[in-house]
Amino acid sequence: MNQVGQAKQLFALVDVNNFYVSCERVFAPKLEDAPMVVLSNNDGCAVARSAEVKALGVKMGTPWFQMQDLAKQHGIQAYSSNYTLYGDMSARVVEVLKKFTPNLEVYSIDESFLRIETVLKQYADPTSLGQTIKQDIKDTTGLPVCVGIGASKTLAKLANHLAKKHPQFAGVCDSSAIPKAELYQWMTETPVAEVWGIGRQLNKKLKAQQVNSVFDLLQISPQSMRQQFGVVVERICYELRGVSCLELEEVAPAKQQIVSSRSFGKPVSAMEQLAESIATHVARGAEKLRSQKSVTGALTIFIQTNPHKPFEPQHHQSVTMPLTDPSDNTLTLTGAALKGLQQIYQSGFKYKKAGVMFNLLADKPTVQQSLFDDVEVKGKSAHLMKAMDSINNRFGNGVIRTAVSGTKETKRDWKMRSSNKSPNYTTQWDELPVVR
DNA sequence: TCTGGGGTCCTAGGACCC
DNA sequence: TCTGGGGTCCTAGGACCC
Repeated sequence: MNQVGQAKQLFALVDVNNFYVSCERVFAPKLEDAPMVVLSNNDGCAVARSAEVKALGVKMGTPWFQMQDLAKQHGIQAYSSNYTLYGDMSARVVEVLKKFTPNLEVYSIDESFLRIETVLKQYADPTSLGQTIKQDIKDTTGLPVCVGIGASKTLAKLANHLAKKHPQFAGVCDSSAIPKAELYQWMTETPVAEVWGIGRQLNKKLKAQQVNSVFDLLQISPQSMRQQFGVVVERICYELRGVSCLELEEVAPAKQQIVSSRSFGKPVSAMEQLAESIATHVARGAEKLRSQKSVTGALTIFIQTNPHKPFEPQHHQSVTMPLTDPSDNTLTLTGAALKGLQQIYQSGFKYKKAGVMFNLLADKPTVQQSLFDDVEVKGKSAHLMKAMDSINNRFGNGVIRTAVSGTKETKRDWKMRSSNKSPNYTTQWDELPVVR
């Protein structure tokens, strides 16, 4: 029940339908209604499917080579992905949404959460606001969206799913306006795996306990879910009950890591080729570092064999090297990365993937030294010192002398310290909704 | 050296998301 | 033959300190 005089939080989730496919269609209208997919790097697998292809039962991530027969049979067209285009279209959608409310969280390239209770007075009801947003985006960008509305982010997500799946909602579903009995009916018909945050593993474990539908999960006490699965699932339970636990993140938090990695078209065994690939990823990563003005504290490189070939010898290995502000020195980074590669590389394996990861620092180091400078270690970060020791051991005396200076902590460290690790939700909301 | 509880730091790994 | 890339959060457990 809404409390009198106090507007309850209301979230809307605006999500573009089949985003990459819809972007391609905006610029090639003849593709409208054509069965089509957009493919990942190397044209490996389908990362977006049109409604027609989904109807054929093709799952997200299906390898293109596995759907050749189906493609011929139904005339499925495949497009290589064009992320520059998608990024541009995404920005246009966000611009439209900002006209409606400044309280907006850009959640992903094709999804945004909005807080709408503050702007409702100009509309007959939340649903008509949703319809207005939907039409505006269509008129401005050509993209089709669905809007889900609810008292929590999780309910807005669920409503969005209903809006996408069931035509009678006409693309906009307000879960807070559906009569209880009817909402429970929808929840009974919707598998629990559709709930935001319930992935494959949790789905399996819940099924084992006869929790099959969203409604089943709604009926379980959040406390018992916390005991079994931790705070994440507990939050989900509360959210389903309309108790908002996840706030809008209007300011995107600073990144904690930067990754650059790619699968190889063909497996790679030679050290020289891996080195070339690693060098490329270092350059890409360094470019990202500079463009977002981040400072890295450590560099991890990794190489992996093909996990889809379990009968071939497997080798997954990574090595992490602490660094001191080498953000603008790609040569230094590359040198360190290649030395690391020498340590983890083993001949005789068919490598399928290689990449580089940078851990970012929350603060600029107080002293900036190059990787090879011989300076006294006076930082307090034990893990960096430990990693440095192991590097020195492996590379022999004085080959790499890493400087660790000033006070440094990763963004993650800082977040852990400053956030409430284990929030306590009071039990006042534990009462079950009245059923039937 | 033994006893020991509580707190913090760190890492690895699992699970999830789009 | 051919199977994406880039992220986040949480937990358990060991090391270490007082």
